[in-house]
Amino acid sequence: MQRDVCTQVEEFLRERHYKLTVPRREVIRILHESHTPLSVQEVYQQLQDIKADIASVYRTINLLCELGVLTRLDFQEKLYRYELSDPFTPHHHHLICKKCGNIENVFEQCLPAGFEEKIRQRSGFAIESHILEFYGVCETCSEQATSDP
Amino acid sequence: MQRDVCTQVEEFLRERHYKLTVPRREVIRILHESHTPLSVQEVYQQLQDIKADIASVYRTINLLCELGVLTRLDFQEKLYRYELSDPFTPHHHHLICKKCGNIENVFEQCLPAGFEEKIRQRSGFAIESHILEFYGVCETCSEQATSDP
DNA sequence: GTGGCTGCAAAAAATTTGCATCTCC
DNA sequence: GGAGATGCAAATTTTTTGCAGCCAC
Repeated sequence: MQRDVCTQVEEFLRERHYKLTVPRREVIRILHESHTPLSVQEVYQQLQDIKADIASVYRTINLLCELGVLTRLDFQEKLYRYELSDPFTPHHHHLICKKCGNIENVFEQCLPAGFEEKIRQRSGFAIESHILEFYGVCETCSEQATSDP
Repeated sequence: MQRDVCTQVEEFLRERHYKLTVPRREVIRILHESHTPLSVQEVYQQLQDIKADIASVYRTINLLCELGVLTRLDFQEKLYRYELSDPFTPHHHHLICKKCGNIENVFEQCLPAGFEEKIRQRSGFAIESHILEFYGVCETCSEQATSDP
């Protein structure tokens, strides 16, 4: 059975001699428990009882991004969203509905084998990661569009 | 021979009864002439002699994004970048070098045929567009890394 | 001629920073 | 005990907005 992801992240930080403070643990927990990527404001709002400052949320999220623990995503809203990165969550992509804004994950489908290697051969560019997001209309919204003229 | 892209965008706006003012034309021209996506600040700085306000640059860029003329991109910097979208520029993706920040275009390589259709079948999600960006180290930077220990 | 833009200035929103205090190791 | 984090408040940066005057159509 897989070890708890929060513990993994905490060990990752401990190994690098970062202190495991309450605000940091909470930010990690909130991001881990969320099924969709969260904005800074959303993380801050979910802190509730733990009275951490928004400056600490920013500092924690920036730190985790620099360390590669978090990936920052842009879904064409007026904010950034964050989620745990590849080592701490299964590799996946997103479907973003242009109508309702809902975000779904796609785990099954990724770039075909050799795709990045072909690019390296042509450009000499050594690819380490990619971001792939799909925009469209989700099933629910397209059904509504058909019934509501 | 293909008609000038700036003219195409201008006609697109005219058809929708938007006025073709000097600031709008300039923003379109600057974005069209750039080989890489630009930030709002960069567009503003390139205006130089034409003394347009940065508020107008924001308004123009926001308008063009809403109309789908521009695509907003996030390369994990602390700003957004913009470039002309699909109908006004050939479909392509980007290689972003993590070391020097350089951005290259990839025109040749895109998602294989049927990729988006497979996702639709599994999720019911009707995909209209996608964003795909690659992060890694460009040829120049990886050569430097080998020689400089 | 006039409605939609622009420039300007001011406001709002988002993010960062300085510093005294606190707390994790 | 001490380095490093936090909270708070202030500063900075980014983006939006109100409004009078201007200009593309």
